[in-house]
Amino acid sequence: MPELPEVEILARHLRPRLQGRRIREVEVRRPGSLRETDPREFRRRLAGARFEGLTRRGKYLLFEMGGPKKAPGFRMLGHLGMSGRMYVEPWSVPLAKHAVVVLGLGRERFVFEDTRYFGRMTLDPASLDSLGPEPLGPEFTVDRLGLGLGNSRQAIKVRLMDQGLVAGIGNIYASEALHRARVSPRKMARRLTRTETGRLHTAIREVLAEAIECGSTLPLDYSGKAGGGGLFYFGSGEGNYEERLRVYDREGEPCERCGTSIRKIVQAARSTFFCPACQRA
DNA sequence: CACCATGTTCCTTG
DNA sequence: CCAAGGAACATGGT
Repeated sequence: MPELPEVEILARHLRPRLQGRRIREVEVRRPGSLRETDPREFRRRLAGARFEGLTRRGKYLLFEMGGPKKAPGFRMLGHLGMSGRMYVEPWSVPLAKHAVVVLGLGRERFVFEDTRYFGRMTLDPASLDSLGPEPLGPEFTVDRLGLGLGNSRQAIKVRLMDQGLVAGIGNIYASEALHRARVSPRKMARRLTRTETGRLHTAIREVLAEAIECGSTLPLDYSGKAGGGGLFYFGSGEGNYEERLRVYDREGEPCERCGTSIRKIVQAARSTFFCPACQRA
């Protein structure tokens, strides 16, 4: 479930579980899931390294690694793609079919599982360079957003998913933010008024912040049900995830604000959901 | 069988 | 130069 809020929640859960732990084994089960990094190089650098910190940038996870002995530290990037998951589990659990990278941590292991193989791990931080500001950070101001929309003729919904404008918004939260801001997804980016840009700026922050808050206060499948304490999975499963979304995947359902039927359209080959009454063109 | 899916990147076309 | 569209990556659910 990877847009900014889901990645943030994952980072918060993994952080204490990885903090200070040393990597004893490195298994790359699918080399194609390492981008710009040769599997041998990946294994060489990670073996013996220690997890020292974990942060998030856009939809990327940034692992701060300490080298073994006096080797210099380095950063490792993770991206979940469409279907990636990361978790720490005991060795006794059967390994997931699509486990792509497995890092031995002693009595437990870190698993990067990715059924659709769109996710990546890499030691090359280059992909961070093209990211725009963090939507919840101080650099993301109304002016900055206005500047980013600038002279673009792209539909605002499509523009919002450009990670260079602001980092971390994907297909779901683009629709959600626009609905909250009462801006039509089809409106040309440059046509947004100052007022609309202001509302959108606020809506983006609220939608993302609420999603993080919602997710982080709910149990995230910290499952002891298999009788083996400590099995940790990241995933919705509870169903609460969709329930808080106002328009996404709600075609035909009444808009919570005005009762009008939610519409679905396709933009840049992705589904967009909106209320044709609240969000007039 | 067809179609759909939370993402990114590359390529072609206009 | 930009924008738009499509394909690719690969699997699984409905």
